[in-house]
Order: sequence, then C-alpha cells, then structure tokens
Amino acid sequence: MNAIGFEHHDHATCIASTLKLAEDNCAQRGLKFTPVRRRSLEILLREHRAMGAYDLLAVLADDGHSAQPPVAYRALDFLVTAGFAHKIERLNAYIACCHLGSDHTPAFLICRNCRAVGEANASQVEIRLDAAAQAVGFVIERTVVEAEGLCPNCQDAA
Amino acid sequence: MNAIGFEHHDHATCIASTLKLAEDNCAQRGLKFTPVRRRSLEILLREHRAMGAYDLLAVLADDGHSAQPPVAYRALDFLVTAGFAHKIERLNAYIACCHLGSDHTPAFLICRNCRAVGEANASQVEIRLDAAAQAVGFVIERTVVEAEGLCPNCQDAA
DNA sequence: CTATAGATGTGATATTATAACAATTCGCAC
DNA sequence: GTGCGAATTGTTATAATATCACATCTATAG
Repeated sequence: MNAIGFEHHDHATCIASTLKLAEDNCAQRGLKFTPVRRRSLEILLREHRAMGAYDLLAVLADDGHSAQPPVAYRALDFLVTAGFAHKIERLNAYIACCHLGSDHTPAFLICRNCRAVGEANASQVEIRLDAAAQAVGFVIERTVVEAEGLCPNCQDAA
Repeated sequence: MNAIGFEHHDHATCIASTLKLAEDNCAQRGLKFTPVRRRSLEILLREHRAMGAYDLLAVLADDGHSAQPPVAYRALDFLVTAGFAHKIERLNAYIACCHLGSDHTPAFLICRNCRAVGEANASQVEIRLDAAAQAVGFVIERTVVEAEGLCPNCQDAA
C-alpha cells in the first residue's frame, strides 16, 4: 500500500493498524472516536474503494445502527475533518485515508470502471498552482487532485 | 483574462469572441451548435461563475425554453464534451471554458465564499501524477485539479 | 421524398445532501 | 453526586443534484 491502493497488501493488518492510529490520534487531539465513527472508518477501510454515503449507511443499518442519512453524513464529516478519510469529488463518494497521520494533499487515481481508488503518495505528486494563485492574489486552502482512468485490472478486462 | 477569472476584462468582447470560436469549432467538427446549446454557453459566459445546472435551467426558463432538468443537463453535457465548458466537481457546478480551442487540463481556483472560479493557464500548472500512475499500471485519461480558497475580494471582506 | 440519426419535450424517479429540532450522553465544575 | 453545558445521536422532513424512459420533432443524406 505504498503509493496506491491497487497493489495487494495485508488487509487485515492494514485495517487494524489504521484503526489503532486513528484511535491514538483522537486521544491526542481530544476527539471522540465513538462507535459509529469507528465502525464507519472500519467499513471504509474494508472496502478500499470509494463508497457513497448511502452505501455506508446500508452497512451501518445492517449493524443495527439507525439508518437515517444524517448518521452517515455526520460520521463521514467527522472522518474527513479529522483527516481519516477523503471525499472523492468526482464520484461524490468517500474513501479511507491511506496515509493517516501525515499531513498531505491527497491525489487520487480513480478507475472509471470499478470505482477502485488509489491514493498517490504526496511525494510523487507535484502541484504548482501557487504561482497562478499568487499572480491574482488568491489564497489556496485546500487542493483536490483526481485523475480518472482505468486501473490495471479493468484494462485487462477491456 | 490571461490566467484567471478574477481579473477585469472586456466582458462583452470576451463573450462574443468565445461564442464565435465555439461556433467555428462546431462547424469544423460537424457538431450542432443549436439555439439551446448556444444560449447555455452564453449564459455561462455572462456569469463567469460556477453555475448549478438548475441555475442555468432557471435562466433558460426565463427565455421561454422548456424548463425540465434534462434540458439543462443535455446542454451542459454537450458543452463539456465539446470542451466549451468544464464541470467544477467540488461544487457540482459548471463554468464556461476560458481557453477555448486549446487542448488543456484545466485547473481551477474556487472561492469558497462567492463561488467565483478562475481557470488557471495550463502552463502555470504542473502536475506530476504520471510517475505514480505508471508505477501501478494505471492509465490516466482525465485529471481534475481544483484549489479551494479565498479570492482577493473575499479576503478583503473578511 | 423518405429513412435515419440526432436533438428536444416531458413526466417520473433516482441519488446525494442538509435542515431542524428533540433526546441523549458525557465531561466537568461545584 | 448533582446539575450545567457542549457534543453527539435520533428522527422527520425536505432540498439539491442528476438520470431514465419514451414520445416527438428536425435536419439531412441518400
């Protein structure tokens, strides 16, 4: 899971260690890692795919949680704000962060066929919007970088 | 209107010349620049802001066009596919292209306060996702780059 | 002229997201 | 421990964004 989510990795360990990281991180920052929030992150981690809010909601409902939309959106808000998950704007969907802990501008590779999403390592991405922004006095707070295409599996299929 | 939409420019000329460019471009490529499509582009050009599909629809309705959602979405589809407009994924909104004719990966500066959107000149932006993509065999077809922040006007207001 | 492909009109519905407010829980000062 | 206040959760309703499906029209190639 170095750069991207398309490679194989020890998924069980990946989930467990990320959950642990998130837990510690919340403790440090005084954030409440409540059951719904924890469970939501776990669900996102299991999938390693972009999930719609309603997809998440469906899984939460199976768990016996309340199944109203705000439940999912609140959990996702928390995870995104805390930096444990990202929103994929292109898909209106959400995915667990692969680089939890490191402050980073995420960049995604999104398969248009299977919705698999890889999060590129920030070191492999260079974005030079600063010059353009400075030129007009615009202050950048957040940058979305999303590349759409075909993942290796779906290239083979086609 | 060199790099960005936050600068002043001769708007009437900008609209007229872009419409002309689009018209010629359609003629060359055998695309049909129908009244609704032309009018939609004109509306987007006038605003120079990200408009929701339903915002566009409202203006079209005032014109006397049919006011069902597919009318707006079809026009926007056409404009985006033809390269005359872009979708701002972050806002689920649409904006006329500033660099009509030149094949480019657009990069946007989006004001979170007033929704003004500037389209950066491709030459001022460097995106180096290729390495990350190649490393895992991903084929990039399209890239979305959207920076969110505050435009000069809204910084002053705050 | 006419067959055809593309474009438009229209009603219904799917998908994504938020508002609003009540009820509950949790930490903490007293 | 009690009670206050802030954050979280439960729940209903609704807003905002987007697509489907199918009928009708229009331009044009043959």
